Amino acid sequence: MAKSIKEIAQELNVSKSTVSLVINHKAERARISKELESRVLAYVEKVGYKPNALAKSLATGRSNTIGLIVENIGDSFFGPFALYVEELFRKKNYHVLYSSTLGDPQNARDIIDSMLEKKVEGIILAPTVDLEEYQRKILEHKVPLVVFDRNSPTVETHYVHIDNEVSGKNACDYLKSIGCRNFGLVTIDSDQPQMLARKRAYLAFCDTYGMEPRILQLPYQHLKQKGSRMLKNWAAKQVGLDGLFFTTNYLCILGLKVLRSAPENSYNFPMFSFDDHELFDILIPKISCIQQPLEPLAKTCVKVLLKEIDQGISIPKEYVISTKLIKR
Amino acid sequence: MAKSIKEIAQELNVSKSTVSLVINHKAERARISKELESRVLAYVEKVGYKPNALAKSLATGRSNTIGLIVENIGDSFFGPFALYVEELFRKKNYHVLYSSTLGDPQNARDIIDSMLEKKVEGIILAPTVDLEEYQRKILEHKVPLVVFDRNSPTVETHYVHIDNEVSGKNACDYLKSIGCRNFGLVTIDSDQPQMLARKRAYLAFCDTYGMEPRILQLPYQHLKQKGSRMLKNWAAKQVGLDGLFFTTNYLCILGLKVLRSAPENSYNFPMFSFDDHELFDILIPKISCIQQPLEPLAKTCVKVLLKEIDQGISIPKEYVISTKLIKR
DNA sequence: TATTTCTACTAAAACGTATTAGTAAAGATA
DNA sequence: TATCTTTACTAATACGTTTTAGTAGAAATA
Repeated sequence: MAKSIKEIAQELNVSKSTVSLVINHKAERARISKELESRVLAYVEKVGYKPNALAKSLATGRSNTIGLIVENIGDSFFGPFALYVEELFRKKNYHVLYSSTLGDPQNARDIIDSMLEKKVEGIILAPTVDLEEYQRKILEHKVPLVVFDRNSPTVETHYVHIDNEVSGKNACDYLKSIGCRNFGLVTIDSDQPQMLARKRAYLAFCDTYGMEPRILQLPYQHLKQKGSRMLKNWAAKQVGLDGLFFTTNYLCILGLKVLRSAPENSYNFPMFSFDDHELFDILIPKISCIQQPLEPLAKTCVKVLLKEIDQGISIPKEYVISTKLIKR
Repeated sequence: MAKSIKEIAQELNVSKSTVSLVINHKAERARISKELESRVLAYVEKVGYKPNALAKSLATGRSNTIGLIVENIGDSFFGPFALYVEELFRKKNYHVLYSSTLGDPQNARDIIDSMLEKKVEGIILAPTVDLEEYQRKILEHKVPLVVFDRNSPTVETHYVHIDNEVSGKNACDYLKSIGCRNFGLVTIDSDQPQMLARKRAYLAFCDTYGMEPRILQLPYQHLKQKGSRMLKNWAAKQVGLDGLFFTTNYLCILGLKVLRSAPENSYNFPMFSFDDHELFDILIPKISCIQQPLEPLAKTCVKVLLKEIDQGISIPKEYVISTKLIKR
């Protein structure tokens, strides 16, 4: 159906080389006459010829595709982040091949393998746990890599992130400032470094002010069913609890659903979220939060990756984006 | 860096063909001896050889990639939808190349062109307006196409959607049942068929019950700034307004922000959304809505597309997924 | 006029795979 | 022993591009 460069050449009675050179704006350099150049151009336009990108990539070694690996494209952090990334790359004529790991390392490994096989020119990755080996693999393949949101401390990569520890401290200080004296932490049962950092901040706060730590770790798998029950039971047992710090927005949402919609509505204390959400400012009461600025985050990832692609792989660096505490 | 089949062959002192046949499980058919087969397999495993997917696709004509074109991957309808799609295709060993049109036909056309150039094996598309020609182009290239959410009536494609007119009628009936006698419609100023159908349902309802139609159309571009102002001004002018029917969830959210957070809080009537949102059930008052079942929607799209890919392009059909009215 | 330089192209090789037709050697048949 | 089959492979071609080295003819130089 789609014509090849060979057919175009035959129909014009010229060589494939000529057509290829003209199409790629190398006519001048190759001393193709203006006359022939415009004849080729006109014909190509007329029949709507488009080169086969696979063949082109194979020949040039450039796929014009980058891989974006997130935890869950459907969630309110990674989804909008992905949109920014896509838009930024579109401007540079790159396409984005995305995939969600859902937190499963095996998914992540499969995704990475097939992205490497498809010869992506770079990868932006929010790693799962146990992914050190595969991050090294990416680097061994000389594919530029930028890691964001969380990293794996034992492998050196460019790393774009927020300062979780400082942000977590700010969150605790804020809760204290509005009167909470016995607030707990609800987090996820994984060893993702950013979650650990948020927990560390909370523990440090407890230590400083002599507050008794109350921590609940919920399972990422089947969070909705299992997590709801666990949270309900846990909360019922806490005496004197006067606030909750959730380490992600989806945990906070779960908390709101489980605790606020309880008929007695007995949990009338402040709930604070790490990560904003588009409806947090119209809930009653409104939800204060740590806001990760998505656009700067995305911009930095893209900028760093493009630089690696254009100028070759460089020594890994860290890029820290500062967060905002939104008081509501 | 990455080894090619040629190098593998040389190192094993066999031909490229042998290696290729073994790798693709055609050893038996090609009468390669068991002994040699396992020797090749072992070596391939040992050096971690992975075929170059671009070359493979070029040779076979199969890219194992499908294109997903949505309006906005960051929003709460398309994001989770995309996750389902991705998961379903992953199981069948396909990868998803996604892109957001942001409602701009020129974006959509560029995206379609480059997906065709990359030889995707099928496309799932939520079309923008003015995209008829390009949908025909996809079909002319013999690439299977499934359109969802909205379609372009003048081009025949497989079309997966909900019944917007019936759903719209149900929404109006519901508002009537809870006592609204003068509710308005807030929609978007585009000619997307699904939006028009929702509006038609509202107008028909007005006609049936002699209710005076009050319709506000907001611009998709710069919705947040412009739309907020327009909505505020419009609402202020409506006397006796006792309810609002928003034709999308992001419009409803805008409505909630603009009207509910008004200090006077003078707009204390029911607001109804077309499309659910994860926080609608913890707002006070809760938001009732028409719920589009994402998973069946995604499953149907994927199933239909896979069938087209496997069994060849067939006569276009419509697939109607029924909605649920969620009363809260 | 013999040599060099330009002009305007093209032939050929390469990218890494899949596939089909072919082939040499061994075994079976008559 | 001459022919046919079977076994176990391989050579060659194709997929659709890019790119570099090459070339024939015209123009310029000496």
